[in-house]
Amino acid sequence: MSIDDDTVFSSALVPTFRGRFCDILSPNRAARTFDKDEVIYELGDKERIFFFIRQGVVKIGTITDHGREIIYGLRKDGDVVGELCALESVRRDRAVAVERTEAVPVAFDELVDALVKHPALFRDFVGIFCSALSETYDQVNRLAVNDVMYRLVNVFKTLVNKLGRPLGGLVEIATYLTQEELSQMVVARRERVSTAFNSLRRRGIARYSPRGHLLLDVQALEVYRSSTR
Amino acid sequence: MSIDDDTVFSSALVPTFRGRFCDILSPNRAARTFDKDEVIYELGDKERIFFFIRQGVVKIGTITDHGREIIYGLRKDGDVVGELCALESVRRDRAVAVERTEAVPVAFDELVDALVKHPALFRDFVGIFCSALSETYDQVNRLAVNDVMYRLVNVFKTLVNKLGRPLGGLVEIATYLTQEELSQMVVARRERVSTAFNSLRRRGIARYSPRGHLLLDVQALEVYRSSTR
DNA sequence: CGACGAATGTTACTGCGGTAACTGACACGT
DNA sequence: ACGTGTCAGTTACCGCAGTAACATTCGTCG
Repeated sequence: MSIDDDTVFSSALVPTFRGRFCDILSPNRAARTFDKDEVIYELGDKERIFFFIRQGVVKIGTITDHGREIIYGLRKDGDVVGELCALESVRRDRAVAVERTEAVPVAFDELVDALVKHPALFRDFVGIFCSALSETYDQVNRLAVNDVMYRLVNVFKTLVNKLGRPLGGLVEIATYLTQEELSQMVVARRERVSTAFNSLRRRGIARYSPRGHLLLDVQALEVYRSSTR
Repeated sequence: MSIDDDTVFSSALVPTFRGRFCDILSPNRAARTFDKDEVIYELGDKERIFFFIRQGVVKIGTITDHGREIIYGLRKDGDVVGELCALESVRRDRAVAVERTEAVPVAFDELVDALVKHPALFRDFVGIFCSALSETYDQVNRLAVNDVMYRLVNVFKTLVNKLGRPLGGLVEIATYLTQEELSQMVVARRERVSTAFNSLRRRGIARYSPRGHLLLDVQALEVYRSSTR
C-alpha cells in the first residue's frame, strides 16, 4: 500500500487514521466516551496523551488572557487531538466535545514505541502536526481581515470541507454549532455573527435546515468570497 | 545524552538542532547562503525541502487573498523552516531571510531516511512541528484582541524571547526589523504601529538603540502587559 | 400546557483602526 | 552636493465592530 492511498479514505486532503493507524493502535484499547460539551483536556493539564477520535466532533481552542474563549479549529473522527503535548508538558490548548464523541487515549510514549515498530505510520504521524499547523495558518489568514462577514464566510467554507455533506444541491453541516461557537471560530462578537448570518440568509447563501443545522449554498458562497476578495 | 539536554543549548523552551540533528545531517552537506530579503521558498513552490538554519533570521509568512503580506513568525539559527512540505506538496507559506542567512537544505525524503536510521532524532523532529504550531497559536491569541498596542507589546515580548540579548539592564533585539515588518507581525497598518511604538517610547518602555535596533525594557513591558490584560 | 432557560435577533452609541495623503529623516550612489 | 529611494512619523476622516441593553423564538421538562 502506497502512502498516497490514504487519501482514498479521506474526504479532504488531510490524511486520516481510518485504516492503518487505528488498526495498529486501537484493537486492544478501549475508547472513552465524551458527552456533548464535555472537556477532553483542559488548559494546564499535564498528562501527555493523544486522543484518536473514533466518532464525533471536537473543538480545539483556548481561553485568552482576557478570559475570552476562542476556537482554533475542529477535529472529527479520524483526526487526533492533543498532539501538542509531544513537546509541551503543560497543555496550552483545550479540547471539548461538540457532540457526543468516542476517542481512544494513547500516551505519547506508547505512540513513539508504536512508531519505532511500525515506521510506515510515520508519515501519517507527521500529518497530524502538519494539518494542525495548516489549519491554524488558515485561522491567522482569516483574522488578518477585519471584516466579520468575510471571516464568517471563510469559516463556512472550512466547515463545508470538514463537516459538509450534500443535501439537495446544497451542503449541510451535520454538526450543530451554536452561534456562540461560530463566533468563537470567527473570533468576533456573537451579535455580529448573528447579523452577518442573517445577511447571508437574505442573499440565499445560508440558512438553517429543518433540523436546525446549517445549510450552505457552496456555489453562492464561492461567488460571494471571490467578490469580496 | 538525555532528551532534555537540548534545552541547555537553547535560550527558549524550543529544542534546537545545534548538536544532534545538525551533527548527523550536516557534515557532508553544503549550506546555502541567502542575502537579506532573499526568498528561501515561495508560495506555490513544489520542492519538498526542509531548511536547517545555521546562521541568521528568517520570517515565515504568507500573502493573503487581499494581497497583504503577513508574518506568522520568525525562525533563527537552530530552527527549521519549510516543515509544512512534509504533508503539503505545494507551499502555502513563504520564507524570507530577514538578515543574511545560511541554511542547509535537506529533502524531506532524506530526512525520513535519517530518522529511520537515528530514532533518537525523532523527538527533536516532532519538536519542529510542535513549536511551529505553538507559535502560530500565539499569533492567533494575539489577533483575538483588536488593540494594536496590546498586539505590539506582545510581539515585542515574543521578540525578546526569540532574539533578545541583554544590554545594560535592557534587552536589545539584535536583528533589524523595519516597522513595516513589525506591522506584518502585529497584523495592523504600519502607521498604527508607528504611533503605538512612539507611545511606548514616551513611556520609556521601548526605544531604538544607537545602532537602530529595538531596545526594550522587559520589566516595564511586563507591567504594561499585565495592566492591559 | 405553560414556564423557564438557552439561543437567536436587533438596535443606538462610541471608539479604534484602516485609509489616504502627507512631511520628515536618513543612506547611498554618482 | 544633489537627487533618489526607503523608512519613519503624523493627521483628518470614515466605517465597522465592540458594547450594552433589549426583544423574540425555540425547546424541553415539570
